[in-house]
Amino acid sequence: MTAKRSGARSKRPRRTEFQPAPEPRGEPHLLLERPLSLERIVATAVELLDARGIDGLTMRRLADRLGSGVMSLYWHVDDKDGVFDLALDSVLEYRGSPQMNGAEDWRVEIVHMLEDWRAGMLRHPWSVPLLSSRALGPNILSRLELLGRTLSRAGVADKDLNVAIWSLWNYVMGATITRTSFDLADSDKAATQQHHAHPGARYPTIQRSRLLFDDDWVGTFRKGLDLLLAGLAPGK
Amino acid sequence: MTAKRSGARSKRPRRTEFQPAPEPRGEPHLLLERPLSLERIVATAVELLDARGIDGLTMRRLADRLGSGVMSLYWHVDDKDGVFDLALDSVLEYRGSPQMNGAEDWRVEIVHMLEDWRAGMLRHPWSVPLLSSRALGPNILSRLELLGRTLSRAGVADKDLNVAIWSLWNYVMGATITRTSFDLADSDKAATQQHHAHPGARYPTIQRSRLLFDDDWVGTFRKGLDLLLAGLAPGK
DNA sequence: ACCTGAACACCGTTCAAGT
DNA sequence: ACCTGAACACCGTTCAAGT
Repeated sequence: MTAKRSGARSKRPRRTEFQPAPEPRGEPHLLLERPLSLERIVATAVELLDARGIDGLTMRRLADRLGSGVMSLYWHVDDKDGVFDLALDSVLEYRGSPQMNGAEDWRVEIVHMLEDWRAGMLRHPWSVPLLSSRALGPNILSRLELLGRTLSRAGVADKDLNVAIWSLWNYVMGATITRTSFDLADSDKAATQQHHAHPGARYPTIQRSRLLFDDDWVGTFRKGLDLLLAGLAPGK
Repeated sequence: MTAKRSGARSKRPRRTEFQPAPEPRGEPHLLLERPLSLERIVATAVELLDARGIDGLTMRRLADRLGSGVMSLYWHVDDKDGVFDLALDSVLEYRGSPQMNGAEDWRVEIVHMLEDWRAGMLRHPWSVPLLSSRALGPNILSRLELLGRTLSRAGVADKDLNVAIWSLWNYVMGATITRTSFDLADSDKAATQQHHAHPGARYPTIQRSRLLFDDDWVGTFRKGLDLLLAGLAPGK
């Protein structure tokens, strides 16, 4: 409802599709020069998002950085929403060890994939809220595909496959969400702890366990993941 | 970075704190009449968000619905961000069976809490992206507290408590995210399936398992949850 | 095929002021 | 203590036009 999809083909043939896009001219990846292109736009959008967050991305600002007029962008792109979709997907590409070594423990393989997925999102924290309000781009689908394939090869029965995929996926998404909302909240996390610390403590259990101060993100992440993997394990 | 927190006390004593707020005049809950109040503002913001999504909430639109000038809002509220924070937290309150029956199976208790949590978010889908970009309000903290207390009472050792809480929490958050992004994506989900269906199918595993068409959300949710709970179980 | 500026209908928020 | 309008510095996008 909120997110306008770019699905509805518009009259003009905008180069909005997720595709390799023909290598332009001579120099391969010099993003800094003149002619506007989908790649330059997307790359610059990512820069802007990294630098100033979701609200920092503005069509005018984007055009400025690119040295073009605002309206030029609209030839390459449908929408501001289109820019978001493209930027999001571009940042979520999986450049994994190509197939790992095959023979390796599937558990290692999966943990690696999921940690990379999590790390990718954390590198661009704006991706997390975007992810929860837009459709899945091709890079996300690829990751799901790879996850499914690996689980399947590891012996998970077809009838259990969806639960397995979603459980792991959901866990990673949730862990990442939790992590990012903590990053933004560091200051009033402290406030919460102090404010309600003494007498009528409102959150005694949480305070006792120092839940909000448990900084061992990767450790906690791994432990929960192991729990899940243990449940999913086919052989043992 | 994106979210300005309302933490920094401003000069004027805005009634922005999360508090019961003194019952105003005679009629208790008739939200429709004249005088502006934090409660009316928040309730109307929620209406607006439900009706028109995140981008639909506008200070001017909000003021319109309330029959006041835009700037009047700013006496009660710091910011537009403040409105978001308040609306979010207000929608996440836990009205659970008050303590359940105590004697009951802790598993039932926890599943109930988590399903309620998930349902609450799904009732107001805009809450999900907001949740991933703002700090935790008191109602969220209360839910974490309750979850922790229940697990603790069920026999989870203190040293395992944080992992237990976060695993469950993350799982629920992730499941909800996944669910909402599918709701928005129904159309091009179909497109994906068809578009790449035949020859060079890009996502064979996903297609074989019909992952994107697995509509049994509650079933899948429960199964993954059971997996986790099995891993966390103290006694058995 | 690609880019542009002017114009429109919106935004959030400051400020100085009213009661 | 509560509410207001005018004004400012922005937005995204349509349109008609240029090359």
